[in-house]
Amino acid sequence: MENPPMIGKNIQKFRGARGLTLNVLSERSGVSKAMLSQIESDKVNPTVATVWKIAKGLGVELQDLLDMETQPKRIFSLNPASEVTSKLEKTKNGVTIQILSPLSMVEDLELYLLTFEPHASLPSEPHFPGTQEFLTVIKGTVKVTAGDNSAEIRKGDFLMYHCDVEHTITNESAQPAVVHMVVRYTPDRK
Amino acid sequence: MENPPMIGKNIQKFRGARGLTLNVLSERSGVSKAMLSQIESDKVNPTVATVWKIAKGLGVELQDLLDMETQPKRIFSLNPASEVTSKLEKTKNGVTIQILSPLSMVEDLELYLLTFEPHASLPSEPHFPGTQEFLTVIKGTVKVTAGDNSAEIRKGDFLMYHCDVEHTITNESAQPAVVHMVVRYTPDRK
DNA sequence: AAACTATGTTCAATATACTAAACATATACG
DNA sequence: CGTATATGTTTAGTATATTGAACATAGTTT
Repeated sequence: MENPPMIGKNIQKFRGARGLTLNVLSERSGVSKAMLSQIESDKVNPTVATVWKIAKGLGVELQDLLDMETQPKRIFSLNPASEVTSKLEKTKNGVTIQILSPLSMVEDLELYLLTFEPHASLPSEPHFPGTQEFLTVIKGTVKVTAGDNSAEIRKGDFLMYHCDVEHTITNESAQPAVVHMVVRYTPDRK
Repeated sequence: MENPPMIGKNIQKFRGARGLTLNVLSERSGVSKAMLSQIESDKVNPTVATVWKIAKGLGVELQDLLDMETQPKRIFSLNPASEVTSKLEKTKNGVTIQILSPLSMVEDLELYLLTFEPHASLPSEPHFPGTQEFLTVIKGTVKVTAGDNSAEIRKGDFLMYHCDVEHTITNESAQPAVVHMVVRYTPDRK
């Protein structure tokens, strides 16, 4: 960031996405309608406490309002050119799946970056027996269910599980979530 | 966060770590000494723009000052209890290495969370031939050198490289960095 | 000890964030 | 059409964030 963040557009975006009016957001956040209007048009330099109240009223984290436009995620390799990395990116039902690992490693070891919109879910069929998944939560909170077991993990947490059963990753919260996933296929096919 | 962030302690921590006086930070940030004093003792609710100036003066990101105490990173497993996950954590030369993967997977597939203090570096000897490392930058910017090649990657970026040569990950910036690392040993020992 | 320097705190003045109420504009409704 | 409702903007007043200067305190120097 070269300049102080202009958060007006961010707030407007979240408020619009939720279909909230200034009056409603004012009630929910405890910030006056007039102030909201001025902040959204960047006419004032709001206080941290005020922006925090607005974030709570919108159901997002303070960070989400302060972030400038998110930088594009880049994929690099120091390996010989033969091993090309992929830039595939699919979005389905509010879940964006970005494949980090090269195509040559498919069904061996795969790395993904998963971005969940609020209340988005990613269900998966059982994989080959012995397959495992390793999750590291980068942002937000998600709930993971694999067979009969489930766990709720949040930013910074790590979770591993066998995924040769039906398994689902769900973002039950009203805030976006980002998860790093490693899939390891049939590790012990000795 | 249940309450608006109290950022006084955070600023004091960074300022102390850099050995800066209020006067010096005032000059660097363009925020008056009086204001800095009051913010550090949480007597006022500073403006976002003001906190941003202070962050720039300290050479950190706005986020670093707003973060409350970072939650402890937890490690979970949905697998049978036989597969125990580790909680090992080593700090050396400003780099904290947290092993995420269980000990049973050592020298097969290993997952780490690396936290770099400003200007900290993690050099490594060559691993077995064919070994590869996969990095995803979670926070900040790091420079990776493997043999003759090198690249600078930032938050959100992904990088893979063969690490059967000497390789180093360095945080050259004045801000902390966090990197997710996957090490895959000898993938093609067919 | 007195005088000087360096650091952080408080004070009085000013700029501005923030609020409640009035205003503008549009759409629905009789 | 006129009235009512719903939305966002502007206005005037108040609370407070911010500042330069004075103050307090401790450590050094002579």
